[in-house]
Amino acid sequence: MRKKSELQVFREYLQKNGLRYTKERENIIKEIFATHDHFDVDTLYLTIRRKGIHISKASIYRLLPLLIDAGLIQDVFFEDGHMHYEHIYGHEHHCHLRCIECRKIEEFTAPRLNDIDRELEERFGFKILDHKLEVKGLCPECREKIRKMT
Amino acid sequence: MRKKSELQVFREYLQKNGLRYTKERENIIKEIFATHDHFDVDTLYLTIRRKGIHISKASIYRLLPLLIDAGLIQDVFFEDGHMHYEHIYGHEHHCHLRCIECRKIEEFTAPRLNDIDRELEERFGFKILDHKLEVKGLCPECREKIRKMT
DNA sequence: GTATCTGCAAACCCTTTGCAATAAG
DNA sequence: CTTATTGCAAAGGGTTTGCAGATAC
Repeated sequence: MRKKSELQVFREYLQKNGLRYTKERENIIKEIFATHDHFDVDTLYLTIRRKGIHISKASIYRLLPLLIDAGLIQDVFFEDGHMHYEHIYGHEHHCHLRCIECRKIEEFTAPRLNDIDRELEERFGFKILDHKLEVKGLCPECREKIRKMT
Repeated sequence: MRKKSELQVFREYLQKNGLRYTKERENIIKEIFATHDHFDVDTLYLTIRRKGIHISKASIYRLLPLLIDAGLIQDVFFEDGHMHYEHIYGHEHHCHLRCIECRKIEEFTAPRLNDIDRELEERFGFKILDHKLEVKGLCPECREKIRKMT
């Protein structure tokens, strides 16, 4: 059976909440899902604008909470003074490995985290809803670059 | 052998970098290490002020990067529009389990993460420098509260 | 003495919001 | 028709910065 498109999912979300489907929202969502990359509001805004599509930043800022609530995107980390997001609908849950030098990001899955979640539920009595593992380091290239410098 | 105090560590850090030890910096650091709790700039500022000590927020903002660089504190998460920190000097590396309802925080250690780090080094060729696991969920009390409501 | 540090206030930047016009359902 | 959504511009709130005076070394 074919997976629902993100736009379909979003339409259903809107309907269920008495909200409306607009050209602006469609354009923003299409752009978010057009690339695999993470994004931030400013680059998303500029990318859309450069295509000649008129959009205001306010509309993006107003849309993001809806997309998060609908389970289509999530925020990944706060850096350089602003939040960074990624679309998650249709993706396997994954974690991020980031190079602190060149900022390259590798994604990986860590099944072990589920074991940790279960242990935490047992130990603290929490109901675990989400986990986020963020690993930082030096990628092979930057590692080499730094090795040569010293 | 006795562990160096955080102030000693900081003095050495300053010396090594041609920076100066001031009453203001001392007061801020003492307050940071006075409690086990996490902190944010605003509450730290108010706490110090309430003790009758005159400090400006600018001095706190200027000090934090030094403390991070010296390995005395780290930022833990961005929430409610601002960063939250904790002192790490003299503490075992730990992760955070947070209740999304009441915001309570439990700390835990996860030795398994070191295995993940090793796997990542092998798989991606990165030099791993740090990892941060943040788990969110409902604490026993909030879980119960919500169960009763529905 | 010289360079760093301080407080203050202004500047900055990301994000949110009030408003009047527009558009979805 | 009614209510949600839009763009704009202004406001908000955390953080940074320029500056002149104070202070560590």
